[in-house]
Amino acid sequence: MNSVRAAACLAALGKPTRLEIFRRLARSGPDGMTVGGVQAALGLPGSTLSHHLGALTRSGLVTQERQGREVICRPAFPVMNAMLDYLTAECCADVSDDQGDRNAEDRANRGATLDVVS
Amino acid sequence: MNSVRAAACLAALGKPTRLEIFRRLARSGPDGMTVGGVQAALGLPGSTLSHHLGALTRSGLVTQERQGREVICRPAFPVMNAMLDYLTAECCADVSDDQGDRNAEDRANRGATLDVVS
DNA sequence: TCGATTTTTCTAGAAATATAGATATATCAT
DNA sequence: ATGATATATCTATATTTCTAGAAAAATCGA
Repeated sequence: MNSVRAAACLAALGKPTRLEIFRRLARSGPDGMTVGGVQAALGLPGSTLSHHLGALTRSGLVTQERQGREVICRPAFPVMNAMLDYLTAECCADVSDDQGDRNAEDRANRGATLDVVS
Repeated sequence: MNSVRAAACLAALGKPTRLEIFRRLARSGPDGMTVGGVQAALGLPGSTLSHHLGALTRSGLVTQERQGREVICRPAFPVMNAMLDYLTAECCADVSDDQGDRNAEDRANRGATLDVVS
């Protein structure tokens, strides 16, 4: 993860509609949801939803897999986790001093939690 | 924190230029930096920088305090922390099941770490 | 093959955003 | 007061983004 990729992920989540879409996918767990399932849950026009899912997928935060005529969308927890790690490491404390990595424990804990889930 | 405010913070960080600005401020620690200091560090035109700092300030992620003719910019760690907590709680795991809040420990740990810093 | 279902692509208009030069404002030092 | 410094606002342009209807493409069942 670098600042450009992190910014791309942040931008992908930076609209209420897309944040809600990702939230739904996260709640759906590793099985994911079909595009139609998201559409039924949020009531968006198909073309609008496809546009937003495309943005999330291009950022890497969502993966899509075709199954027959449906498309399964899944949250990419490792990418989300990498973005949160980047923010925690680079944007959450004065990391220019010599007092050691005070975020290491946080990262390890969250990573472990997410690994179980994803 | 709610999804609309979280999306506003995410959008504020969702451009490489602004993420770099915030990263600089975070590294500056609680003392913050002047606008001119950020400008010297990143080499942006004044009007462009002012525009981006305004976006960060409106999102709540940065606070500004006038001191003489300079303006001190500081990262608002509690807001950043609230945004990370929101993402961890709402977008990082299947929170629809009954297995309890598996993210509580993460949130508590990161919060404690950041409280020391901010 | 034909019709239904699912999703994407095409298209267009509106709205928001990024960039940056020029100008204005506020403050300080002399 | 005057000039210098720091920052914000004004203005304009270019670009991106959002929204959604219409059409197309892919797949399935009969």
